[in-house]
Amino acid sequence: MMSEGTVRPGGRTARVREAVLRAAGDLLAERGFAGLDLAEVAQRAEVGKTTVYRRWGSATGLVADLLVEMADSSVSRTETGSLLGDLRTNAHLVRRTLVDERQGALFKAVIAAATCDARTAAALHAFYATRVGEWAPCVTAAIERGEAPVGTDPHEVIRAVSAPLYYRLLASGDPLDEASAERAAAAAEAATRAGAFVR
Amino acid sequence: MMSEGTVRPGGRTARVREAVLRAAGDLLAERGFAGLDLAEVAQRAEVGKTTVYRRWGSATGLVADLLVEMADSSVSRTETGSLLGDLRTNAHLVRRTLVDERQGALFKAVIAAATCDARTAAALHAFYATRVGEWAPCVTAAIERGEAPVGTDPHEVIRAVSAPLYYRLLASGDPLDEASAERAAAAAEAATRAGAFVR
DNA sequence: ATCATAACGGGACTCCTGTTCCATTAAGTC
DNA sequence: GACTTAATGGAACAGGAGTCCCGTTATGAT
Repeated sequence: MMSEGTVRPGGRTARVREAVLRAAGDLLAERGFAGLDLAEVAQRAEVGKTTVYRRWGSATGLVADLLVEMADSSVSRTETGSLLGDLRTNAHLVRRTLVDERQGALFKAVIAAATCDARTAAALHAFYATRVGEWAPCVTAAIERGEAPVGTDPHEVIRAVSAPLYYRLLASGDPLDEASAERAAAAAEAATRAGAFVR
Repeated sequence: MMSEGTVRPGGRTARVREAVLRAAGDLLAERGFAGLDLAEVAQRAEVGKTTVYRRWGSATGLVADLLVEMADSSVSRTETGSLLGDLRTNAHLVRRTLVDERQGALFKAVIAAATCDARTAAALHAFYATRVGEWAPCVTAAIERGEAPVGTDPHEVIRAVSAPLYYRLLASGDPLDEASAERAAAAAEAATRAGAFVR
């Protein structure tokens, strides 16, 4: 994790952070969390090994900072006008991310790192809170349109779309094909209409 | 992973395997995958360090063998007579497992290990295929009773129950309270009735 | 009971991760 | 542009993970 009181954040410090996080992301995507060697990160980032150890301390610390960076980079979101349409868009977006060679491996690695360290876990949870929060409004709108019962928890609906896809990625290993994204969206929508997510 | 052609599996070899897997499980639950030190495993199992390295080779190899052991130990399953009842039983069983101090940490660690190694991932997938397969019959029975549409994929229904719970454990960090298990079962049942899991 | 050898155990050895020390570079200030 | 010092980089160092060698133990076969 970055130290809090950085006195000289400009110029070089920022460049070093960018280069190191980029190298760390590449390496995580290529070899997974167990294969994250800080010395190699330093070499790829063309930065002194000492710098990496001093600023981030450990592999989990580096991943935690990477997650802060990932949470900051927001993606734009479109509205289709129907709950099912929005959930399908979300499901396919998540699926494409997880299927992507680099992104999918990166997510796996980051989640693995979070299971090993409390701080990294906190950063991961914050990341997902941000992402889920970005999509929640489309459920709120659906409630207002009468497509979902009053009292439905918007966050729970969004999580319900992602959950089956992550389960496949991390646990069961079943293929993350387009049909799985369609089912995830359809199931979440059906459960929502049935009131399964009413608080 | 165990070497295939074991010529003398009896007596000592079996005792060593049992002691090592037990120690590995304990250590994984206590410190997570990143903290799995094979030398310490050997010490706790009162076994030579060389033996652990020779037979399992690496941390991921050890976890893979542990997963084989976990898949072999089956849990009995009761039938309540209704789809929702069976799914609720399943959801609460999974929740209790993941919330349990030792078991929950162990599952996290095992999943982390699987993201780092193809063989370990294969063992994990086999483990879940076994577990899901054990519960699928209750969905088949529900279809025969007319509680679910013909053509519903039983495996998909069972996975849909677990998925939100694992998502909370690994990604979002939201609490795994009893309400979350209820919602998981209710959502899966509603989606099933709506035909979201028809092939 | 005897034998061949699979499997284990201890200790030495190697290599690599992570730390420490100090010289060098450049950010921020005047 | 000169100055202070935060931040970086290189090199030497220490500690531990993983390997190798070879003697010892105990399994399974006769």
